[in-house]
Amino acid sequence: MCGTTNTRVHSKVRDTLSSMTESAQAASRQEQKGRTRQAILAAALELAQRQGFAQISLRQVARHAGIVPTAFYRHFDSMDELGLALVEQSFSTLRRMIREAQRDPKVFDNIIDAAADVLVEAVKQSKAHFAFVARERVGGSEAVRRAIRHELDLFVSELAVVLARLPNIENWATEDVQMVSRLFVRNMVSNAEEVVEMPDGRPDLEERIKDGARRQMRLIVVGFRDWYPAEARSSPLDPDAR
Amino acid sequence: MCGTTNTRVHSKVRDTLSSMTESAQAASRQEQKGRTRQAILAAALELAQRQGFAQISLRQVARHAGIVPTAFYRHFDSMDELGLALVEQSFSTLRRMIREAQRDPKVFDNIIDAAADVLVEAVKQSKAHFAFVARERVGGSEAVRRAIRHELDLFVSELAVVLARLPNIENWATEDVQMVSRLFVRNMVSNAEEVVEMPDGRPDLEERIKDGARRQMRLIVVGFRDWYPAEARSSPLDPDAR
DNA sequence: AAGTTCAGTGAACGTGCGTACACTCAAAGT
DNA sequence: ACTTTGAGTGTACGCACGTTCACTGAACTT
Repeated sequence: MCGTTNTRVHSKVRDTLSSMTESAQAASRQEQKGRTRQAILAAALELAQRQGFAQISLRQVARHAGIVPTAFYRHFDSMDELGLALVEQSFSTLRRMIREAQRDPKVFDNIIDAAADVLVEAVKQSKAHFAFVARERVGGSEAVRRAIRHELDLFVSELAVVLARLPNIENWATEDVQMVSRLFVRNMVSNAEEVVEMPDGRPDLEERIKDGARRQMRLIVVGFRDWYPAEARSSPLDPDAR
Repeated sequence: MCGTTNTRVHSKVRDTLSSMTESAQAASRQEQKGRTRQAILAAALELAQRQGFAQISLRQVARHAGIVPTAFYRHFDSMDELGLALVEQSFSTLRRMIREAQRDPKVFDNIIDAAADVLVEAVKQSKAHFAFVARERVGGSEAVRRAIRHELDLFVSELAVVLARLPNIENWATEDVQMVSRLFVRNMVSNAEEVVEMPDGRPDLEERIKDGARRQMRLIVVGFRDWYPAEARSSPLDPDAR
């Protein structure tokens, strides 16, 4: 009665992903499993963008990923676990970008513009992940919220280390560096929110947001410079603060 | 078969609210209706604090308000309308507080500390409303999100008017005042988020947050002062900036 | 005193949900 | 060649949901 041909029926995300790997057909078991897992993650991410992760259902995700609801459990124990996986994925993307940017010598010349560039570029490239983090940071389930908060705290500390290495900052009090870092990250989150909420076909606004982010970072830095009035005049932090 | 004694059965919020008005029993029809409406709003607000407004159901709200699901429709056409009513309520509270604070002569001496005081006091007094706004600003339904965004924009403009009247700011460019105002409001939202996410029995953290808010506002102001370097030295904005 | 209004009731409906269960059938292991 | 494994299937369940409908009875209007 049942017993359909199984593998590769109607599917949205899964087919797309499969066709991306040109030499596709050699589907070793775990490769295929990984692919379906990615399909689930992608489906959840896309659906979450419209309605928020907390209000999408397991069945919706499964439908969008091209699998039957019960198959979901082969990959995640619950929607909460899916959410945590998405948090992890989002931050690993973000961290990779920061690490790459760190190699760029431009950072030493002009942190602010570099940071603004990285921010806008990163958000543009993986908008969905940023949207996810921005939204679920306050709107998600307890577990997801906690995970994001933790990751953001880690990120603040990492950025503080980077900042502390810059000339003219190395003699700041650690807690002040930490505070600047926290403000930068907060600023990043705010601007990510703005990009996310941005009407779809208006890339002109992007430049405005980027400019705003730059000005705000400069503001933070100028404010802080006043706390270290003596030597911090020609810091790389504000090469041309108007 | 049915025909129970109606009015005043088991109820959570409704009984509480009723007993608040000492001379209660004279329940004129519209008074009673208003009371139930408030009960619904209060129930929704409380439930939204735990799980987020978007994931609570009409039936949950009705249950918590002590009415039957269908009675809900006597007051709101849908959950979305309830959400909009909550937005309105939240901002009217906020606006009242700002208006009161504006009469306080302290504002002229020291805006920053005054603002920090108002912020913390306001958040403490109506935590639930702030929590609602902070959460639903990004996590809510399309309609609710838009409404909050609009109210916040209005609020930024209002605050800008207040700021523009202060000595030494009156000659700033309007758009700069607007930007300071926007940063202040953004700061307010961020701190509200923090208070909201604060573990319940830790009022000691409150003071830390308040202090952080103060420092951040000072930062904004000090940064801006550098853009108007000539005369703005002893502005009320930063009477004692360390 | 008789009639109208309407906030709140309770039963009933269709729908989508999470999850349990027994299943298939190709890849992986022997 | 054979078993074993396990990703994906299809059915079936109980439950909470939003919404409909005809209703009751106290507060009001006349």
